[in-house]
Amino acid sequence: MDRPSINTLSDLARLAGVSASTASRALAGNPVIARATRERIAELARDHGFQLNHAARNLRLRRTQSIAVVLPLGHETGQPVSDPFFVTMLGHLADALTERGYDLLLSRVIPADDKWLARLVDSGRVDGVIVIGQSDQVAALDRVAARYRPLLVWGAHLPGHAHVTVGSDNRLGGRLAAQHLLDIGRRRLAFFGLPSGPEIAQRQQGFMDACTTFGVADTAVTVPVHLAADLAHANIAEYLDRHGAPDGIVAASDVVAMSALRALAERGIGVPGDVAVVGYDNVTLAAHTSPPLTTISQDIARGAATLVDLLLRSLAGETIGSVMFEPRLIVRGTSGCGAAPSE
Amino acid sequence: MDRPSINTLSDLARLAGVSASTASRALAGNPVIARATRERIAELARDHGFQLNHAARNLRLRRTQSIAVVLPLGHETGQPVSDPFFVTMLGHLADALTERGYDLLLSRVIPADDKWLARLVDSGRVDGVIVIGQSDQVAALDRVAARYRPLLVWGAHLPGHAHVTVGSDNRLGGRLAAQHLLDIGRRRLAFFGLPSGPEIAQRQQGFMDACTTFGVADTAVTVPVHLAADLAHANIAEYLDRHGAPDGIVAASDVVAMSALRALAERGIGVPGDVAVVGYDNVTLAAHTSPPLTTISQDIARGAATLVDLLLRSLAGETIGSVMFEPRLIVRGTSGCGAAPSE
DNA sequence: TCCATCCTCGCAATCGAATGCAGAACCTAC
DNA sequence: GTAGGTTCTGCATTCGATTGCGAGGATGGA
Repeated sequence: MDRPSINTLSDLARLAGVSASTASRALAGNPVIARATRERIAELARDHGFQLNHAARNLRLRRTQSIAVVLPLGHETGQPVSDPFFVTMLGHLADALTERGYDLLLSRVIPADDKWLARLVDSGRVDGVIVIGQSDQVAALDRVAARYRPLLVWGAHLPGHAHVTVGSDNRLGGRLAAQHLLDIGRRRLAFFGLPSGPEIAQRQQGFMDACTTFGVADTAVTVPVHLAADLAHANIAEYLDRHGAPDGIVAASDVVAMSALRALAERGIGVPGDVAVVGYDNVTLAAHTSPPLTTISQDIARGAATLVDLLLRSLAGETIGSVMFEPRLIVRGTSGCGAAPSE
Repeated sequence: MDRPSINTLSDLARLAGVSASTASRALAGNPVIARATRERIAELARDHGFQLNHAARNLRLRRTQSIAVVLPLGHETGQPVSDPFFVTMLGHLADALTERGYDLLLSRVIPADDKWLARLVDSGRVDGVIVIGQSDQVAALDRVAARYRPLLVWGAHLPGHAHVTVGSDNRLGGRLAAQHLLDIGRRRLAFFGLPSGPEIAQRQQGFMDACTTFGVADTAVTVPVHLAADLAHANIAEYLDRHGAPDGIVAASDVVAMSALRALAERGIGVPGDVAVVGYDNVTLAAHTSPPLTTISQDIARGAATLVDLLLRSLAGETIGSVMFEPRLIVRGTSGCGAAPSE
């Protein structure tokens, strides 16, 4: 029965005994077409599994109906960053975009040259772009944002910069983390992370803020630690061997925190007894380290929803502004409250 | 100087003083156009940042030049699976596809209904589909594979099934893991994982194979453990409390293994002293647990490259077959060789 | 000077869907 | 019976790039 394969709108129209234009309008639900005709055509389409050709439709409507999501899965010295944070964010973005009828074009970028974003934007393959993480590309982002509105960035809000961001208050997050360690009696704090991007830089700022307020800024140190697990571990191991352990560690991310946990364990340093550790992101795995990781939580689901919402509103012509969420401290085993430094 | 904005091929052609067809052929490198003309037009295009309209081009060429990658980021009881394995795979796929000039359309699927794949395939939005993980959708995969060739699946090879797969020999992997535990003197082994999909089922098979060969099948147990970290931890905790600990654990994935490590630590059970643990996947983080996780490694980079290669060859008309890699045992701390069960 | 030949290039149709405008069909009212 | 309205459809064009076929120009040889 399915003999004549229906691939184009005209096929469908012929089958229904109407013209292509009528079929088009019928499928679009245009009320100018008699209801009966509309329903008949819709049914035919369903029966024959007919779907409009997206390329043709988008060409005519001068749009692509897809959004690029750029992940800085950069080759940090050749190693792909595989932070679980990204999958989670990606999953939520995919959901939100699909729900709104958009396709998600995934793009991995190695920000070696600085025109990557302009190229993507000008390619015309997408209606808008979401960048996850600023990395060290703030300049490139600003340059493009100045002339291209449908661009949204997950990351730190930077006053005076052109690109619109959604993210949590990283400085507050850093402060919360340090404050917590101070609250449980730690005094010699260290921040582990490489402030190559503004997010980490702000977390580090917040960390220092708290230390200063508390009057322990002179004993607080910031240690440059890469964000990829293996490099992080090496950096941390070297630091511990050279300078000994602090009694409280704020890590730039949960992955860094986990590397720290391992480096500490290898050296027989007790957590949280000798050193308390606070991570950042509240990745799913964070609750499942031993001891479970105290961390700063960002609401990723809400972040993804907001990114998509703002982007589509921008696409609709609205003028949009940055949004910042409040991070939340989640206390778990690595900063067990009762525990005091063994020293 | 950039006054006349060049958006279409005809704009460019007008600027160059040739016709659109010549411009098209020039950009395509068609040798029928004089080399000088070709170069002049290419330069103009570069100077004005001109890029072809993909929708129009793809419409004309009857293709989409994009590949869908489907992730079973299923709502396992509402929780997004955030296994780091996925990001890594995704990253490599993105690289490989981009390199071949294809876009990567990311699609998250909650396989509640069973027509999801057919819908995607028939939508005409993509030239081919890569599915990562079979989950419990083998039937749906087979049904579509029977009529749609450019479909590739990362997962277990199932003799007699229609869909083409790329993956590692899960049965061998499971056997390697169990064998290793037996080699270091463990006898009461447990497999932690839920064989809802064929991959896990085969790993479990291999596990049992080894136990049988070694004559310890009667003391070996298989414990149904979910794959999401939090559920896994709950399942494992319950099992340990009910039945006590085995002296060797083969986990269905590294995430499960990490949950096991935590559950064991919480109960004061020593690793590898009391229990040796082997994971699966060799996720980046696996090397950074404490103790570092012994695991079965799958070469994800090679897997991704193979998936893309086979898919494009299938697209080119070649008949392709499944490919299976050999997994490799990576011995780390959780099965420290010297350690014997305390018992 | 004229014609054959080789290069280059342009005309026009095509891919599939959307839409402004005009025309067909049908009905009511005078 | 015809004018005036409604309501529904179809024609033809458009989006931007590709390509078969044929035309135009330059060049060389006679």
